[in-house]
Amino acid sequence: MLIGELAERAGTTTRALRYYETHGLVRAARSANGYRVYDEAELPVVREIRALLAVGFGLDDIRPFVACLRAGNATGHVCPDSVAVLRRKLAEVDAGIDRLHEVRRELRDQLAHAITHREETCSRLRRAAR
Amino acid sequence: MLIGELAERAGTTTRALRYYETHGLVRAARSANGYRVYDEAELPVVREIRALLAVGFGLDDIRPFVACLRAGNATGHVCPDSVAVLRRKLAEVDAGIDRLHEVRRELRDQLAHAITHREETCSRLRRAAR
DNA sequence: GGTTGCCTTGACGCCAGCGGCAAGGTCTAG
DNA sequence: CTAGACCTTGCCGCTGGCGTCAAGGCAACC
Repeated sequence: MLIGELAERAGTTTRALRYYETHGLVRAARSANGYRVYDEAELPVVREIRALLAVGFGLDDIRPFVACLRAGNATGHVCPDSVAVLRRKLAEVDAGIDRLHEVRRELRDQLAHAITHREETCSRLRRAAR
Repeated sequence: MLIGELAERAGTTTRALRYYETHGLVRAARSANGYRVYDEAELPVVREIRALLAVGFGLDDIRPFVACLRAGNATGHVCPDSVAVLRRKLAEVDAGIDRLHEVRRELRDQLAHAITHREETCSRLRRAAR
């Protein structure tokens, strides 16, 4: 399988595949003319990468998942290293949710204050109009 | 007031102040020797910028707040443009929270699956040990 | 006059995951 | 023979809010 086919089947681009390779996530043999030749087993690897990226993982976080897949597991998240990353990410997501809730409270307060202020201004204007 | 003093009083750096100026957020007169000279009124402006940046606003979003302050308001969030930005940001934050909750569910599912798988593996190992 | 400490502009670096372009080699069909 | 559809490496661009020099001018004090 050449790079274009793999890209299409995995729903990504040749550029991204080469990028993953330079970062040690995807492997390719080379044919006589220098073209990258991919094993069928790289397809699930690339799909795993894409899925984790979509969830918000960085390439470094994804590495253990790829290793887990290559070790013969049906999914990449059953190995200890992957589980450790999952736990860490879960904590990060929880922290992010908390932070966003704080920001949300802040925004609501400012909005409420702005509206109150506007009503005061309006009532002042109404009083002035009489 | 020179740039170093403003930076210190506003809790930021001279680099940041010059950056805000190039992006039209902070104003400075120039003394004879070319030094930036800041009016006292720039201090609350810079503090507003810093506060909004900390909440996650971009400089473009902050511009209406600065304009609101310059228009003589005690706070930057009482003007219509600011309120519009606040509403938009609130919606963005809500969307972000929803997204993080989805990601969180995904992560919990994968973790649960990983642990289930490990227990199965362990029981297989125990059976094999007998 | 030398040192210290402020100020100036300009320009590159950073993080991350690629997109896009250049300049070229390869393979296949007509 | 040629067109077009693949492939290769390499390098710059992008987003944002600055940090970090570099190279120099100005002010004040000893």
